[in-house]
Amino acid sequence: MPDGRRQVFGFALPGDFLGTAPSDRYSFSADAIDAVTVCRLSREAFTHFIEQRPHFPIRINAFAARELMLAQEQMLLLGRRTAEEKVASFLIGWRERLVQIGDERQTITLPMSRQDIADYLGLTIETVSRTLTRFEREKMLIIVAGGVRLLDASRAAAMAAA
Amino acid sequence: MPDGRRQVFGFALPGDFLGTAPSDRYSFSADAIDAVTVCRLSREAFTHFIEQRPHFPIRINAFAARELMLAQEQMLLLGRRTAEEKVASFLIGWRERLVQIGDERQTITLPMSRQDIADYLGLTIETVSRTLTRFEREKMLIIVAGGVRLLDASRAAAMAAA
DNA sequence: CGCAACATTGAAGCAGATCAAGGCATGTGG
DNA sequence: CCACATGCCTTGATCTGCTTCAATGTTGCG
Repeated sequence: MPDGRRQVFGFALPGDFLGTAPSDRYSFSADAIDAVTVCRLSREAFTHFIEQRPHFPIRINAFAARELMLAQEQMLLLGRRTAEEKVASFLIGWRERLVQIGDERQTITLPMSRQDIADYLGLTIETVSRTLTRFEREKMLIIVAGGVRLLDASRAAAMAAA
Repeated sequence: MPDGRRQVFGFALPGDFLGTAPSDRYSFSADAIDAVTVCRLSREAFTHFIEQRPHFPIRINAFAARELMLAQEQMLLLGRRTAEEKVASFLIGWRERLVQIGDERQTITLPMSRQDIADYLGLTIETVSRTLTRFEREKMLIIVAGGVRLLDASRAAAMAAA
């Protein structure tokens, strides 16, 4: 937003598909927080690509439905959850995605900054930091360089589900 | 949510398409707030319907992209806007949709309850009520039975855009 | 009328924001 | 290799916008 307020919609991992803004008057951008390799596709090329494959439409539809479902979960998160629930949700969700791409390490790596996390959760950087520190005090996790290590994953999951 | 917290994702108007939950473990429902006529379609029938029409995929894709864009705007609203901005945004957005379906009356009808509006904006019913009352005190609008009448639409639009 | 559902209003409380200092790495030039 | 800057992150104190709690008002309907 003009005044600096920002909403982060998501964090992409290898293999993810990022759709761009379909309208002109819509400001939406992607920033790299790490080294990135991308495969870029113009809208026309994408449309053409779809037309070539008769079986694709259903998969596209399923994909879109999934995206929309995630978006709705995020709306619930932003609108109705506490800071504690937001941070726990984020950690659990992010860990799940890391596992899906094959990162099974105990430590959850957090390559994004606290500011990025805050803007993703609709919080301030201070609240994110304080919440993580509290989780650490309560022995739910340990904050390490570049990430956190979950000690009590079930408690975190319970917070996230709530 | 189990504890009664609720997130309203949107208000449908005549002609709108409502996609349902693609997954099982996902609770999402639609409530009628008024007399309703629906055309219901099973997922299989829908898939079949798409397959019959070679030109549909592109339109589906465009539709999904639009939905996703709206969802992202809503995330920005929920995560980063004040109560005042939320209510103003809602009024302006709702009016725009009413106009699109041909309702050009000066009074913006609000068939949904304050609770519904609150759950849509991530606020409490009291905050919605107070904000509307304040708007009325500030001569931005008049609260009437079943809706509001905008007196200073440009001011409302400015708040919504912010 | 009298009840029930919804809306408004007021007072008090609190979760999270804001303001303000430090810490703690990493880098850089002398 | 040290002085110093820079970019996060953490921590503390204070503030405030929204929530919560508690009445009260309003509307519609059997």
